[in-house]
Amino acid sequence: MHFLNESDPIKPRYIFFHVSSDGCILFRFEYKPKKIKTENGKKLKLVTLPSPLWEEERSTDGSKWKFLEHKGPVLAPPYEPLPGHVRFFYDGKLLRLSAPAEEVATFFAKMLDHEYTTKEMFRKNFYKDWRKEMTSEEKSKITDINKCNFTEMSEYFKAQSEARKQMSKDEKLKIKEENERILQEYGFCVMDNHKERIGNFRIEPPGLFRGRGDHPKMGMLKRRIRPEDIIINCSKDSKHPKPPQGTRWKEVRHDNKVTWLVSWTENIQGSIKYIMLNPSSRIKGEKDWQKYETARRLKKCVERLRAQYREDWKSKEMRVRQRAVALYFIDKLALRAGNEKEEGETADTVGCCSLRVEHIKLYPKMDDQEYVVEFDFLGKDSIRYYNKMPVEKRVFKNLQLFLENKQPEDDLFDRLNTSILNKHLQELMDGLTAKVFRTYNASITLQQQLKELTSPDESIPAKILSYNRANRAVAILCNHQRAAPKTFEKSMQNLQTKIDEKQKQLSATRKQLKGAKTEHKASHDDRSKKMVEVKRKAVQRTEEQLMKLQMQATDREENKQIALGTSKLNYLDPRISVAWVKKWDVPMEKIYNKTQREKFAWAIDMAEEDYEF
DNA sequence: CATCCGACTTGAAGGGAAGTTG
DNA sequence: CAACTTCCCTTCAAGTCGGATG
Repeated sequence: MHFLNESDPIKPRYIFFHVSSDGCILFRFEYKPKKIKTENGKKLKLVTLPSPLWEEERSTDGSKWKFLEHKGPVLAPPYEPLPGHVRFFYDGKLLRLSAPAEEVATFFAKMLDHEYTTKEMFRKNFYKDWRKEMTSEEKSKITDINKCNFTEMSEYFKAQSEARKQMSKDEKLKIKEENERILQEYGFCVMDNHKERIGNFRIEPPGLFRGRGDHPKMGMLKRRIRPEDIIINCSKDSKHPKPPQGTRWKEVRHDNKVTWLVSWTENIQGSIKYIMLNPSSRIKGEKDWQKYETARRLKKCVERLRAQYREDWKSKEMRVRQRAVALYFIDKLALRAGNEKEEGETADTVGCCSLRVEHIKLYPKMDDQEYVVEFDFLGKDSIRYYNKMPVEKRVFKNLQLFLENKQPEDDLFDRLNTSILNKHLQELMDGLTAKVFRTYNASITLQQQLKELTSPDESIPAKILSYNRANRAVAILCNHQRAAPKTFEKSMQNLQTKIDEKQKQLSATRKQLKGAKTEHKASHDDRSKKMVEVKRKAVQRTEEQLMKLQMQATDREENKQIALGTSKLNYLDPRISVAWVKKWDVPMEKIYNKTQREKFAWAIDMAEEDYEF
């Protein structure tokens, strides 16, 4: 969706208008071409100007919008008491629960099949919060969670979900239509001159908190959010959303320095939750673009910074050495910054600055390598990071120094935290923080890998495999793991069966081709000649199908425990992919699905096949 | 400074819609 | 067309980072 204008015949400038889904021009990019595409198809060389010009003016005072109107959040549906025939037993005896106690009990019952409910911590936290909802009578009767029998409730919910699956087409359609209606009513807002999709317009329903990993608060009751808990943010001159009959919002404010529409404070960690816009919105897209521009600026000076931190390994000051080694890890291994966390409030996970002595092991010699560092720790979401890396002697010696006289639970970088590190980075480059390295290294790796892996004459499926492999290299760098799908082995087997069948089919078709050729040699008539052609085509088609299947199998096998989504969505400059797709005539839908195309609309508009990150 | 808080990005998982197959 | 598989989207937890506070 862009127009190409030649505004000045002598010094041409190419102007791209990005048009939003509601038909408005959102912003404008200007390109100053170095080389112009010639008649014989020579490449058009374009260079982006340092700062793109926005069609709509952006203020400099930090305000994010001028006008904001929305319908407010969709609240969680009220609790519906269980039908009378669904019973709860305590110590083998029937016990009728009060509605509040029953509601919390159903949260537990719904999770009965999940491993969570067997964990001591989960049960303990749940039980403690559940008691708070009980009447005094219930409290005196129910004294041991192990004597509670939730099975009838659990069975009831399973039956309910089964019934939902068995619904008729009509009923399903009705629900779909109702959801669509709610989406149309609450799922959009007007920000400045645009109708924008809202990301999450539903308030999180009450339930039991499920932390990741070994979370000290797992099982606690996440309470129901009432209108009185909710802060609305919109512009003064907009139609304010109405709270439900007989209720009121906690507050209606008009703060255009922030992008959120609705917020409330959650009761588990006391943190604030927000309703914000969808990634396809102008405000998110602009920010995303900015992020990649910062990473590209890092590209220009990264060698300088690397030389700098290598120099700092020799510093007289301990804090400088620690900072330099940490930065080396962040750069080389794409580690996260690693903020401090409040002990006992969350799972025990670390990032670079919060690494502890117990998380690394030093091996002066390992197999045929020298100075090997072994990392083993739980990172974000309690995902294990395990890696062995040979480092330079100087880094190794520094690490030995940092470890001196320390206990396993002591900080590796005791003179460093993310605030110090980021302040230092800010001085080295405007806008530079630890996470920019992750973005930069991810994107540059994709670009390099695509260059390396794509061969010009391979088929489209082979190109897609190459793309996924490049993507995979990034996911591995960023340690984006997933649990192998439960049905992995089976689905692999199924695919193998298909391949075997295709193989058989191929040899059969080849035999037929041979037969047709023989026949043609004997008869030399048109009919048999045609037959040879038909069979030849059939062989070719089958070969292609077989190859496609084999590519799929390889891709799936290599992807068993790797998650590509996160890097694709958050770390890879989409313009690299767009350029690649355009260069090799790969259909965009093979790389980006609908949602992704919406999110990256700006990049699809902007990037040509020679885009360089 | 250290700590807390607020805003925003990044993350894996679950569930359901859509596509495929027997 | 039911059953199964795949893929997408939503959900909500868990990070990062900057600024206020004392």
